[in-house]
Amino acid sequence: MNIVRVALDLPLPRLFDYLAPDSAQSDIGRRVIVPFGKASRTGVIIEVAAASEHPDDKLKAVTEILRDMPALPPEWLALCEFCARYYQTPLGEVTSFALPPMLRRGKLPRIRKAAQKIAVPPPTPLPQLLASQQAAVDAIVEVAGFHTLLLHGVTGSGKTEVYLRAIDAVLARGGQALMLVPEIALTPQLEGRVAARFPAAHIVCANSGMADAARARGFLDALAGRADIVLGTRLAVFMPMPRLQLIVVDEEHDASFKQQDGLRYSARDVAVWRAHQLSIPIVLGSATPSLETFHHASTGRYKMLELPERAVADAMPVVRIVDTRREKLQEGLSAALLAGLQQRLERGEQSLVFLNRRGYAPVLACPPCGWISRCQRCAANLVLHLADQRLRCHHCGFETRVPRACPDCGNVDLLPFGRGTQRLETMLAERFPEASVLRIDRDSASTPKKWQALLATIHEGSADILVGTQMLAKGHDFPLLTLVGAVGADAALFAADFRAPERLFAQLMQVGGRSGRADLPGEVLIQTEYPDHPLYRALVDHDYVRFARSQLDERRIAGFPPFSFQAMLRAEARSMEQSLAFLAAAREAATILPNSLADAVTLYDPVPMRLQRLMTLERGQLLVESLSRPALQAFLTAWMEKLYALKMPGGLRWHLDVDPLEF
DNA sequence: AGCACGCCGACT
DNA sequence: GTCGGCGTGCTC
Repeated sequence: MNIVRVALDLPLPRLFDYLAPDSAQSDIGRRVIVPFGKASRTGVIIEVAAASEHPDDKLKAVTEILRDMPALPPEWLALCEFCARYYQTPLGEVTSFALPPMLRRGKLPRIRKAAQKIAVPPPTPLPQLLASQQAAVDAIVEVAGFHTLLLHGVTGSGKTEVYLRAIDAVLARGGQALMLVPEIALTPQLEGRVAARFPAAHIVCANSGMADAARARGFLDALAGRADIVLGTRLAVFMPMPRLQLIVVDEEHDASFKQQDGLRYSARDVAVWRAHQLSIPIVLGSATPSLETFHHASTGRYKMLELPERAVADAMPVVRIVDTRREKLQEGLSAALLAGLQQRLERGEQSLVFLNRRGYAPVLACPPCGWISRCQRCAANLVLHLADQRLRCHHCGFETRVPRACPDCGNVDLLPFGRGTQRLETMLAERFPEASVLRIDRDSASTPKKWQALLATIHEGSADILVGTQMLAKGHDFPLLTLVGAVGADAALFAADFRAPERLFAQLMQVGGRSGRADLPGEVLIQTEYPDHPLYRALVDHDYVRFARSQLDERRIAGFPPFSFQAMLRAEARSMEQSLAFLAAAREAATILPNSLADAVTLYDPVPMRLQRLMTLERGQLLVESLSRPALQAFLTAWMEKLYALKMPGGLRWHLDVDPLEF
């Protein structure tokens, strides 16, 4: 009696057995349609067995085994099984997530018309490599088997050229290469460059912005081995690639490699596991590696490859600290920064003022009575957007018109407090009436089309002063930009999140690296009330390593990652009491586990999350920590079983986040 | 997650 | 006397 064991997209940590008389071992990895309850579902066959542990009379027969595409290979299933285990997620949810939506639903894309042969352009001469680049390429190419290499190179040091040479070597050997980048916005740009470099190669993109059919076709091309190079965002780490020989993770420190909902995986970490599974090299590239990665490189577990100098500009930008303690600022800008802007204006060069806060002001207030603009659904302030006269919650999207008068006392003199990009834009436009001021944030670049238009404006040089958020920090070259001013950075210095300094350093390094990439020298001005802070001093010296070491020392003393391993249990419910009560019960449930499991972990007290209420739900969290990753894993596996069995009040939802980034 | 069953309150 | 609230339990 043939039985197939099927992974279904359900929040249940087990497989479901079905009768399948015509099944064979070769059906492992095939999609299958099965009756489930009174509905029909599509799943993936994980095992084919002779018998089931489930009572035979309760078994239903499969509706259909889909044999219209190649079965998903064992390595792909093993990758999903690893994610299911490591992130404590049911296997069916993982396989479902890892498949493109169309294939997940049991459908196939229409056959594409034969790809028209593009005339191969004459090869352009390759750029001359710096010695450090050549050394990095050699080191990657000569790796046999699994090895993680950290390519540490400042902005403009030519990391991409190193990736391309390494990929070239892989293609020459008949292998496939996988390259992950943080953001969708960066893939078209990169695709152009890769396509120009490898005109004969079949390149496939994978990101969540693609049309269903295109994404499914790309998946099938990769699975069949037709694709030579796969480029994509974090979800591309799940692309099946039978001849995969190299993985590249660009900007590996970027937080967007960690998914923040559903399957909370880190594409970078999964990629490292995958490279290990396949015994192939993986390159992690960054100017500011995550401290986890840097730590591994320092201990010799990863191989460090350094690109110390810029390949495309003569010198690094000069970074200067502007001490604002003694100065009366004009709308938040120092005399030094204003003078710098004036000077660039006179020279016909571009400037950028970086402020990582959009809107006009973070809050609107009524000083006489104490009213402030608060979101009804979240524990957060409504941000004033003067441009369209709205108050907006940046967490849940709630918005209203700006009130004419205070809703509590009727006072008409409401005051904006604090500063956002809109306010800076307004101020700069008044202060430099002859200049063209351009604001770039999620409000002004809300669609890809608008974003492209803004980029075009910047490139043709008709914008003099850019005001923008972190959107500007990533990936784009601005040839005319010679001055970057960072405003309001101090807020991140003393944030409660222990990763805040790491993020701030990376962000300032990245945004500073936008300046002076052509033959014009760049300058970075950082306004701060803490001019002697080691983070800023390290930026002045362009000394990532010193910063990273000091941060690692602090983490070691505090027992934070990478010196410990964490998981976060989060709960949300109508009331905070319910959320915390669930977490307390979860903590209690851990005490009935064997001491061998529980002794190796620390469970902290349940506490409200920092953004306590979101969309009217009250949220709490419980941190679990261990000095050993295997011990944490073993504990979580046993604990999750208890958690599934806990009784929950209606409306309560919970999830576990392994290796959480946000606190 | 869905979807059933099931036992208590306010409506035609 | 029924409609429907969501607590509990099950899905191969």
